[in-house]
Amino acid sequence: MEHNLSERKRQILKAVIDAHIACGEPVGSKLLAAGGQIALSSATIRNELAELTEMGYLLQPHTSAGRIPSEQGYRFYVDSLMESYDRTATEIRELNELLTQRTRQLDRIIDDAGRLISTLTNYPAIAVRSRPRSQTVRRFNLMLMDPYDFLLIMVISETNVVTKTVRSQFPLTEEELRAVEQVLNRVLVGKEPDQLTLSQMMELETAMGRLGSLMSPILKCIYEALRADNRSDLRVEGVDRFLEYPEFASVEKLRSMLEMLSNKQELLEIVEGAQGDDVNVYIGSENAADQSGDSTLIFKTITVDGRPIGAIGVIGPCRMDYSKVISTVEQLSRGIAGMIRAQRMLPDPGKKDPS
Amino acid sequence: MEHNLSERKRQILKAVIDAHIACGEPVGSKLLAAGGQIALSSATIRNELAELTEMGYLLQPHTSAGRIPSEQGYRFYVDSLMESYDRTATEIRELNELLTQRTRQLDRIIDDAGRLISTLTNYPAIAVRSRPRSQTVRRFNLMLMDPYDFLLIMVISETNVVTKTVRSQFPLTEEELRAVEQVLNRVLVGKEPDQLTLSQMMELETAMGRLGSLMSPILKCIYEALRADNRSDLRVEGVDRFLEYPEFASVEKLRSMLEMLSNKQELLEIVEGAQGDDVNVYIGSENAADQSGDSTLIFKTITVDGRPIGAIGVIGPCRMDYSKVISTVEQLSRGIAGMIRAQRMLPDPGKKDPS
DNA sequence: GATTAGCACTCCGATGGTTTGAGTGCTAAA
DNA sequence: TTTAGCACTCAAACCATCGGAGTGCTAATC
Repeated sequence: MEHNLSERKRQILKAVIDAHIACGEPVGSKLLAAGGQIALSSATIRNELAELTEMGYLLQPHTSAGRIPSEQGYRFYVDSLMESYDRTATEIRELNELLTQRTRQLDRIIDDAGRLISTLTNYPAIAVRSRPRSQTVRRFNLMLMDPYDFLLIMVISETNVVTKTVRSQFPLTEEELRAVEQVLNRVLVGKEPDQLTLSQMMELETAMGRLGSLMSPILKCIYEALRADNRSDLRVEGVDRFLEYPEFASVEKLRSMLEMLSNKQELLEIVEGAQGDDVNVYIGSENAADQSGDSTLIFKTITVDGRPIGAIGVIGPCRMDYSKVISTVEQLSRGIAGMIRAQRMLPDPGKKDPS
Repeated sequence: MEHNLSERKRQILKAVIDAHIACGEPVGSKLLAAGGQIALSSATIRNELAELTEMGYLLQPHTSAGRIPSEQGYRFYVDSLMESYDRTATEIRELNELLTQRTRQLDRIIDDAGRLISTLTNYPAIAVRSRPRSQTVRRFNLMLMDPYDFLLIMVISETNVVTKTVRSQFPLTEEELRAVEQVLNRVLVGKEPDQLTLSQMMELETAMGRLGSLMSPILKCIYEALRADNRSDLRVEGVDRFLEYPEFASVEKLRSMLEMLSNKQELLEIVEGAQGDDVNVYIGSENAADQSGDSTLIFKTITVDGRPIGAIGVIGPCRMDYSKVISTVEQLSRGIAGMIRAQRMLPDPGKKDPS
């Protein structure tokens, strides 16, 4: 970080950014002088502004306009200038209410969190549910429903159990099912789909004799349980909030925002690629998903027991209420993680689709 | 429907609407005369246009502009004038490819269908997953994981099995678990949450003696499995496609579209309220979700074995390529239903969230 | 030397008048 | 009944003007 900024420059820079964040307009020397924050004449402030512009912290849309923060300016603000956000009593209450209200719908909690954070911050929000990368079945359990159908229950982790219905072409007895169950538990427990070769599969099938034909649908189910559904999932909430910010009040800007948000793949890569337990802040062109460089992306991974289970965040103009958003994202993701941990509930990474 | 339209008027009306759908501009008499479709001079056409305007089928944005179809005009077009859409060979191939490609991800098929239909029609799409209204557990099954945790498996239907993890405060034996299982199967099978009174619950709890304290978390799980997750779910795909239509090229129009799409509750009500196995077409103000009356909503319920399991549809300008959209929605929803039926796979109406 | 008042300058954006052209309605001729 | 012709209308594009906010620079002041 550049620390060759005089205290006065820092003050002025902060005042400019605060004012710009608040009103969205370029801010001029007169406004700052009148604001009371800075006990200097507009002329002096002008000189400082000129220097800050020179140094790259501020931009001038055109000669006779005020200054707006540059990306570098925002960056410096976020890293060094910003004050921590004082949540109002009402906000704290709301946050808590919303966190506790949701206990019932834990499964959807990340989706809900997206909605929630969009409401709290008034920016469009993203909510990501991460899928675990690679896993194995810890235990198989079969359950006969009727002679032709049985339930294949796969315990993947304490908190992730996938159930599928398998249909047999001939009637099955309880004993036969137990036999299959045993084979599955003996051979397939702890195996990743990649580790299983064709020859092993064929072997398995012949070893089971008459029941061999069950193997193929079962393997398909296992594959699906472990793999196919492991796509991560990104949801966007509250796009319409873009409209509240004049910087997106042109169709062109809106287009680039909407296009960015529909490019879920890229967003996912960014979010899942980000490590660390901090709030990530990508300002302007730092946000690779947005070609236009006019938006800021803020998000935080939700981590439970060291495993990332998802992420929530916010997308808005570069002129974002950073301290509020950062603190909200931070608190909410912690809140969710804590809640999940406390209740020993992990959102289920795979839905069942019995087949 | 009004049938007091001369054949010539019908032709002209159709030509106007076709042209308007194609280009989006108001269409004038000259254009129609030049188009070759109609072998009349512009003056004659003008007279007919004036009459059609008088009758309410066409509108004039201002005195010296061409005509655009009114809602009544579109309605008449959809009901009587429109030709059925001839899908090109390429489109047919794509449709089939996409339908077969997806077999693996059946669980997500409706979400995928939304994306798909948005791509095919080039309009924003909605995808609804309906949740069954009320159901009961058909069978309980408990599975001991370790002395303190067991799996509560609830078979709700052949295709809907919900699994939750329950934690006990004291160690459990296999036999105790069997006992609980028996009680559950005897008392709670076939019971809707509404039918269960507090006194019955207390009775249950005391009847189980030492294991009574398990009842409360178990009941909570049951409630969640049957109820809490029964919300329907609506997804929107491809909002950015609005930008391709000049009628939404103003920020104001975009705002009203985005606001409509974020009001998922209302959309859901409309979609779930619509009965019948036909494609539903709500033109302009017929689409109650859109205050502005500038959009058309087209959707169709996906029905498998008489049960609606979801819906897919499209939202776009009133000037919509009705024949293409209607045929696409129709085909795709049938395709999906057929696929689900064929594979005996019903998307799971409830995800598990082990607790 | 730092700060401030004053002033000329720049440039965006709003305002308003003019022009252009597409499309109309009407009338008169075919 | 259809068509050609013409005067009329009105939105949209164009353009020139003007005001004002904000600047940079200079000279005066603390």
